[in-house]
Order: sequence, then C-alpha cells, then structure tokens
Amino acid sequence: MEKQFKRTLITTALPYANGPVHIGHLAGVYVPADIYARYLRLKGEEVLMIGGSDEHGVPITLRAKKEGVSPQDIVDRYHGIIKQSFADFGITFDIYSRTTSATHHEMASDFFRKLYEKGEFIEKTSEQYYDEEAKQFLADRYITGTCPHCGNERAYGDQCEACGTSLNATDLIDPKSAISGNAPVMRETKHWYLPLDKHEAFLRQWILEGHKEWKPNVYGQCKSWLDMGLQPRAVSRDLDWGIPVPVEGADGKVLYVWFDAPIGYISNTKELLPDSWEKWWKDPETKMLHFIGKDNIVFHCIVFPAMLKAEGSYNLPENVPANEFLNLEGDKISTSRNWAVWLNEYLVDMPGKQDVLRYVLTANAPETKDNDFTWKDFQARNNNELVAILGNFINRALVLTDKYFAGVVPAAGELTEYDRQTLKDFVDVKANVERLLDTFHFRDAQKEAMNLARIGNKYLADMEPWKLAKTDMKRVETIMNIALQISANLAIAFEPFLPMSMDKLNAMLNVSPLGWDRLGATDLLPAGHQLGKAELLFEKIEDSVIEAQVQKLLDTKKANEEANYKAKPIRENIAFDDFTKLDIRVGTVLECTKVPKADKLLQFKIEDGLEKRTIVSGIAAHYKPEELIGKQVCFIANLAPRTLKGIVSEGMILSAENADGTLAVITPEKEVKPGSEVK
RNA sequence: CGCGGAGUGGAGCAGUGGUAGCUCGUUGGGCUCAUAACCCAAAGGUCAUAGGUUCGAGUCCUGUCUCCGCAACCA
Repeated sequence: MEKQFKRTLITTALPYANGPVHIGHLAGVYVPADIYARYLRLKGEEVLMIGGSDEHGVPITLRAKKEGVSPQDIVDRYHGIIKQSFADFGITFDIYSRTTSATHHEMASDFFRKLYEKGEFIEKTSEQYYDEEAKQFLADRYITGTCPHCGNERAYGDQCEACGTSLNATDLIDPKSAISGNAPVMRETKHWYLPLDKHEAFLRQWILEGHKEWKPNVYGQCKSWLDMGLQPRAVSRDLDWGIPVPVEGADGKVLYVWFDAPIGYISNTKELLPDSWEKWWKDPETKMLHFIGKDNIVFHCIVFPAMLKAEGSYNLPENVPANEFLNLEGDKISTSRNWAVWLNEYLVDMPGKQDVLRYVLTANAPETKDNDFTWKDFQARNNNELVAILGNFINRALVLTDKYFAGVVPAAGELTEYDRQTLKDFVDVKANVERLLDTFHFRDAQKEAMNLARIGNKYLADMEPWKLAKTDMKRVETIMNIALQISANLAIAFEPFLPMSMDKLNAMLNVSPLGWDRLGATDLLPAGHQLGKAELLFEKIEDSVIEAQVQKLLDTKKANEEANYKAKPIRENIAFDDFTKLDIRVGTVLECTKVPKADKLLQFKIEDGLEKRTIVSGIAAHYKPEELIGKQVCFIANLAPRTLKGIVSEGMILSAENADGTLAVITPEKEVKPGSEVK
C-alpha cells in the first residue's frame, strides 16, 4: 500500500481572475499547500509547487464588456493583484503563471487534439440561443430577459440576481442578447463531450477501493457522484474568449474552462521546466497532490483524472486534501456582496502581519467542516498565543541572556533530571509535527509546534533563573543554554507556518536557517555564539484596531446594500386592453400549508367567491403558513395553471419585494368580498 | 424517503470500540525575567435525541430532530 516516491508535485487550485483573493482562498488552499511545500523543502525533498490564474470563461468576458475594456485587460489587472498578494503572504510557488500564456494555449490544444484523435470524445448537436447580428451563440450569461418569477427585466440566462432563482435560458420571457440587444433565435450547435460514464468503472476502482485514506468529505462526495452514475460532460463552448477548439469545423468554439483550467497545472510546470516537466507528470515516482476547496472536489477527483486517464501517459493524483469553506463573522464569504477580507486590503490595514493571518487561518482551518473567521478570534489568537506564548518566550530567553551574559550563549553544565526531560520533549514534538503534516493535519501540526513554546515557558517558570542569578550563576548558564536551544528549535518548527517571523527570529539568534533534520537537536547554538539584537516577534493588537475592521465590514455591507438598491425603471407602456386581460382578484386564505420536500413553496386554498382554488407560491422563506390563514390576498386569477412539485397551481399571489429579497404580500386595505376584482 | 458534510463543557475545535481531550475564556493561587505577558490548580460536558449491537460506544447499526453545501422547488 505504502508507495515510495522520489518527489512531490503540489498543485493549488487556480483562482479565477475576475477579482482579488480573500482569506477563504488562503485558508482553504494556499496556506496549507505552502506549509506542506515548505516542510518538504526543509526536509531536503524534491518538490514543486504550481499555481496560476484561471483567466478564461464567461464571467470575465461579461465584466470586460461592462467596463468597456478587453477581457485581457481584466485578467491582466487581477492576475497582477493576485500574484502580488500571494508573494506578499509568502506563498512559495515555484511558478505562478496564467492560463492565457502561450505555453498553456499550446498545451491545452495538444491535449484536446490527442484525446480527439484517440476517439475519446463524443460529438453531440443541440439547440442553443444564437445572436444573428453578432453572429455568435450565446452563453447563458449572455442572455438577459424578464425573470418569470419576479419580473426583474435584467435576469440572466442562468440566474436572476434579483430573486436568486437559477434559470434556464429558455425560461426567460422576452430574451435579449446581451451583445446586440436583439432577440436571439434557436440554432443548432455541435459540441464535444467527454464520456465520463466510460471511465466510471475505472474511477470506482481507483477511488473507492484504492484511496480509502482520502478525507471523508472528499471520499464521500466522490462516492456520491459515482453512485449516481456519471454523464458525458461538454468540453467546448460557443465563445470567443478562450482556447480555440483545435479541430476542423470548430470555428467560434473554445475549450470549456473546466477542461482548460486543470491542464494549466501541466502547462505551468512546462513553462517553468521546458525540458524536464514530464518527469513531474509522467514518472510514477512522482507523487501528485491537488490542494483545493470543496467546490472543486468533483473536477479534481473525477473529471481531471478521467482526462488524464484518457490521455494515457499521465500520473493520477495520490491525494486531494480538499478543505471545507471558511465563513466570515457568521456569514458566507461572498465576492458579489463584498463580504470578505481581501488580502490586498489586509496588507494595507495590517502591514507586516502576514504571519498573524497565516497563523489564525491555520489554527482555525476548515479541515473537517466549515469554520468561522471572526476578528475577535483573530485578536485573541494573536494576543493570547502568538504574543503571549511564542513571542513572549523568545523575548524572555533573549532578554535574560542579554542581561546575564551580554547576549553570548552560555555553556551547558551538568544536566538535572528535569533538564533531560525537557530536552526529551523536543524529540516528541518533531515526531508529532511530522506525523501530522504527513497526513495533512495542519491545524494540529501548528498546535504541536506551539507546544514547544509552552514547554519553554514552563521550563523558565519552574527553573526561575532570575532567582538563581543571585546565588548560582553556573546553574543559570545551563538553564539559559537550554532556553536558547528551545528558541532555536522553535525557529525550525515554525518555519513552514510563520516564515517571515522565523526569518526575524533567525536574525535575532544570529543564525542562518537550520534544516528540518536539526529539529530536536540540543546543540543548535554553540556556547560562545553571539546573539543578535532582540526585538518583539509579535505585537499586541488593540481593541480599536479590531473594532475598525468589524466596522469596515459592516460599512461595506451597508454601502453595498444601498448601492444595489435602485427602483427599477418603468417598463414600456402597454395598451389599456393589455391591462384588462389581467384578471386580478382578492381572495381569502382558507388553508395554507408547507409543500413537503420544497424549501420555498407554500400551498394555499383560496376562497375566490366561485370555486375554491389551489395556489402554490414561493414565499415560504418569508411567511409561516399560520400567519396567512384568514388573511385576504391579491392574486392573478387567469394565469395558465402550472404544476409545481406535483401540485397544480391555479394563479399567482401578488407580493412586493424589497431589494434584499424580503417579501410582503399585497392585502386590501379593508376587507372585501372574496372574488372582488382588482382594477 | 434526492446527495454529501456536520451536531462534543461559555466560545472555537480534536477525538472511528476500552477510564471524555485541546486552545481560548472564567475562578482561585503562584511568580515577577518577560509585550499586565508566564506557571499551577479548579469549576464547567447525561459527547443533538431515541433505540440496538457489544463485556464495554462520542466512536459501529437503525430511527428522529437541527445546521451547512449541492440538487430540486419560487406562476
């Protein structure tokens, strides 16, 4: 079972280049990957860490259009910001490239062509919306129209952002092309599909039998997909931004982003190592790991391996240590709602505190379930752990040495039993940290490293060298020697986690970085060694700083809500006859129950003055059934019936909707006879 | 009976069969070298819930409830 590998290839999820990166990205993917990479490098192992921006896909083209610039301008901007953020946080990519690179275009094209020539694709023709003036097919995001649910006239073909409903392009009333503004027509288009079903048996064996050691969330989701049965997935799109499908008769078609993006891992390796990249991808002695978030599990465990397997010459990942999501102050992190801590802004507000964030995100990493980032917790971990335990211990050791020995490492004399026990604990720390890192338990590994500082604090407290200094300076020499050896060990143990602070510590100890194999040694600092200048490793963070960050979040949230609120423009005039076609009535709610197995639906029995009628309405999130019984509501009485969850709904209850999506049903000001017309 | 993850002391989290643990917080004490930091001790949990398997269950099985993500659903 235990395979031996010569080298490790680490890939990190490619962030999408239509915005900066935030703490969720860092916590879920890049910090753990970087810790792991640094750890292996410290051990002297051969390791490569690959990253890059994902720069194709529809959202980037839409954003470009909105801002009146080219897609290339958009990706250039965010690729730059993202790359800088990673560099600032000490994420040690061997290469951070991008999917618009020439190398990647060539690699992805070649990959597609090889699968094409091997007959690994199937071709299918289907009908999609086409813009005759712009002469192109329209992706769902390129179609706008009236939302059939809330009447929002600017709903997209895949989703209405006003009511949050996900839609099919064909659901939109009065669809319009986002490019020309014209009504699109249906036209046939051909696409290539990767028949995942063909690889199902292999994947089932490979994952479910061969990789039972994968994390439960990863294994569980793979099993779920495999048990549901895999379907062919389209690998091409009608779009002009992306990598052209490299076969005859594919004009105007590009590779679908999820096909092109993971190949970016390969391209970036090749860009870095044009001559030896294949060793990293095809030599079975290379161990490949994908660091990703839970949203990417299916692509990295099912789809990409199927692609690699179909191609035939590549390795498959050995493990996919996917993390869950990080929330922020109790709410889901959201780019569109600006609910995030952006890395580039953090660096402005908290200069020099990259390691603090790295520490907090690791200490509270969403390894087994979604976790919550709060500023209060950030402050507590900084002040109570980094400052009080780690920083304070280092400071105590150095200040005492400075005071008694003018900053020169004293020699250790005869060891007491207590000294020996303390030194022995080092060795255990090394073994524990290694075991935890080897199994991707970064949170626990960091905690174990922190234990070393606790051991140090306890040692000083128990030995009380400041008291002995009055009577037994010889003994103080030994004590301080040991305290300094602990400090030097800390510099090694924390190197993967807090690289910048450990650089600082190394300078304070006046040593160059020590290798991982030296961790646990008790002679890292020889007697007579002159230490550098003592500084504070970490600083306390005051309440006011934290309050400012919380306020900033609340402000942006509020500003966002207000900026988003704008009464919708009035639609074009209609003839009076059009209005009279609508039969709006008042009815009394006789019964109201929740529709089982549907989150949003309430089922009503309405007294309409004729025969009672049944209406299903999607307002369960806003009203409890009993709140509405006995009330009068307005409804459209002559809307064609429609079946929802097996119930025939005979009309539509009218309600007014706030910008934030909350609803209020429309009720007559005085009670009227059921069935009264609304005019 | 849609799929997956999760429900453990005040907070955040570990813990996949053998005396319930960690960090923070709280309370009391000690120390004073140190960034009012450090050290010790204590209080605090019927491990969501009901059954079952077992000599023994937080840990395995079954039912129920709740939360998160995905899917469906918003006439």
